[in-house]
Amino acid sequence: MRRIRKELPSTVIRRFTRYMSHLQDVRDSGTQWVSSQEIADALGLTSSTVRQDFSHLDFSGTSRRGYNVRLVCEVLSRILGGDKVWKSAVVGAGNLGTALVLHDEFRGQGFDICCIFDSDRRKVGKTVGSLKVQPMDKMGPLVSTLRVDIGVIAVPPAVAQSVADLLILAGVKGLLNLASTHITVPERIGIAEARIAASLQELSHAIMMKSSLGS
Amino acid sequence: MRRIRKELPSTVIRRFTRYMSHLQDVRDSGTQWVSSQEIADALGLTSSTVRQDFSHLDFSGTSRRGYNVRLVCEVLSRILGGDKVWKSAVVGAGNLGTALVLHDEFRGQGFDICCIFDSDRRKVGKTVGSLKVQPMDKMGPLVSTLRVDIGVIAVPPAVAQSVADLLILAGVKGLLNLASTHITVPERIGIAEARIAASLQELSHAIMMKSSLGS
DNA sequence: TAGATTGTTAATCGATTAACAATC
DNA sequence: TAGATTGTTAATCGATTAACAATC
Repeated sequence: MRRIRKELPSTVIRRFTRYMSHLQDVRDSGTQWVSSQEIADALGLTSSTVRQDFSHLDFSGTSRRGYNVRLVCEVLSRILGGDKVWKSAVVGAGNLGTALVLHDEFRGQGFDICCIFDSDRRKVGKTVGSLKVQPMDKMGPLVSTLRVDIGVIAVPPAVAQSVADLLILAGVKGLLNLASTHITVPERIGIAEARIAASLQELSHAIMMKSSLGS
Repeated sequence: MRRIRKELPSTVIRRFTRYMSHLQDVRDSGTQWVSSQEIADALGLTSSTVRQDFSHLDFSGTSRRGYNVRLVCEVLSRILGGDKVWKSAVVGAGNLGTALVLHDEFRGQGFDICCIFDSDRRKVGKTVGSLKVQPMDKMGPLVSTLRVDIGVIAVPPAVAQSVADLLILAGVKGLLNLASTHITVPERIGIAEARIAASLQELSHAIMMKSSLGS
């Protein structure tokens, strides 16, 4: 159980998630060795970037053969917390929050969603998968007593920051922000974002550029 | 209607989406002027970055007052395609695909989701919002005849690339990839990604780092 | 062995920040 | 006017790519 020596750039971490997803597929297809060039081709990178990224990790490749797929998967998984189970709470029982709770993939990846909250009286008490939607005033106490690690913010932008503050107060270690607004957190709290609306806007811009530059 | 002169770095475009979301809030709060420093503070950036980013845009600020909020919103909105309506098709009627169709926010932002497809016989014919789930073999024809602009990929990783290929063949101009796998597209096709599972892994890593570095 | 591929250093490229003259 | 803030240039910082000796 080796400790990570230095903080890794977030660009590298982001690629780690992509390597992992790809290499799990490669592994499941029965392939045992893969070269940096093959990985690069599959993911639209250069082999240099792949080797540079892997140099941050705790293993070596083999000349003329490349990397042991199974080994890389293990190391990447560990660095991305694949061996941990994070208790998670979803705040906001709208379409997105509900979808997350119902989505099994996350549980399989070590995210144990154990409660969901909403401020809307009409939603409180409803069943989502195996959970009952809880009222907001239960959030602080429940998150504290269950020792929830991760808060998932799936509420309207206007209340995202205050929900974040309450979750942090209740003791979560990190937040996943799905709201389209920026959330400020203390240094000690982890944060990641996944904003579909923003991605759609980026796409919209990309399409306009392509068609205006188009041959 | 001014044309954009040069391709903008994707880092800048990504921040544009954040400026826009923030400045819309500021505008709706009734504030008329905002300085680069205020924007930077709200979004965790430096004022230098904000001014540098805005220098790519088609307007000027005013000494001693800053930027006209309403004007910046308009310019940003246009550059992100806010004045366009994109016909969109969702592929995959699982939790996530269904949530997208039901989510009104996207329609309000100019994304007109006009059809949803799934390969699962049991899901075909079901109603999602105002749409009926269509079988996969209708996808090509429907996307073509409706002249769908954007394909949203909300299918399992294993079939994501082949769905992408079919959508491109049917004439979409861009793809939003929600699957955890990499998708390769021709140069002329726009692509954006929003991968919640990857964000969760990044968060997981961040939390581990914070706690191991912890005071 | 010959040749392919790693690991790593150095070079390049791009993005962020600092600094400051211009301006209102 | 004095002073705050922009717009832009130059400096710094960081990330990607190229190159190549080491290695199997």
